[in-house]
Amino acid sequence: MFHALADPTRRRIVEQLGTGPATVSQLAAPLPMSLPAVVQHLQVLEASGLVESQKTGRVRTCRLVVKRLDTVQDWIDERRRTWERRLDRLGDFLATETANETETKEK
Amino acid sequence: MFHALADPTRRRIVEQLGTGPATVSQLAAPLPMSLPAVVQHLQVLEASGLVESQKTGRVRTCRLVVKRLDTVQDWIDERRRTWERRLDRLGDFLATETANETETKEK
DNA sequence: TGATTACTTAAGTAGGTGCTTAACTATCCG
DNA sequence: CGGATAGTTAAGCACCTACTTAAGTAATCA
Repeated sequence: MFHALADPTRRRIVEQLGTGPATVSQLAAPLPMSLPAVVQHLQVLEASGLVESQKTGRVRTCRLVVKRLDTVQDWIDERRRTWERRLDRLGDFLATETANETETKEK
Repeated sequence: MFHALADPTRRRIVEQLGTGPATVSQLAAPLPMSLPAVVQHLQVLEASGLVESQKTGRVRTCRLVVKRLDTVQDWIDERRRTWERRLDRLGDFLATETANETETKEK
């Protein structure tokens, strides 16, 4: 997933597909490269599950699988949660330290 | 950013740093590769802005820059928003179509 | 001071990535 | 049918990536 989105061209394709399904040629038109190159990018995107496609006649129509964006989102969220937990523990620790210091002083 | 997170080893390092700052050796310890290899991954992560580090004496301490995760999150969110807008437009279109059909029938 | 620790730098290498062009297949249209 | 259209397949190539080992440097410590 991250690998698939690591390439600017592939992100552009995903951005395009965000506005609705498109054929291979439609996706390739604005891109400054040959059609086979675009097809290769689409293969990477399909392998990652971010894009699905089906061929009707001689036309292949591609669409974005928005659900798959959850995979990235979930990983990010998990990092954030871990970070928050750490800050909480740190807060507790500092609070306890301060309490102990006060206690010590009072003695 | 996406490129930095595209590598499993680098994601593991980020996961580790999520639980708090760590030295280069601490990060390298659980990883099945040489120390220079880990340092190279850290350089990629620092270049992306996801990790910051400072050297005190001979020890380099690395920490996660959680704020930088926003960059990825924002991109994902933007894709979702575009998608939602598309579905709304599609809904409106279908509603209008149905209304027009009814109108036509009534005539 | 001399050994140990904690990295750093450099050079080399196998395999991967993002393209290209050329040739091909399969459909659709007049 | 025959030609245009839409995409596929294959081979090749420059560059990049993720490692490696070997040889540094710069603290810290017995």
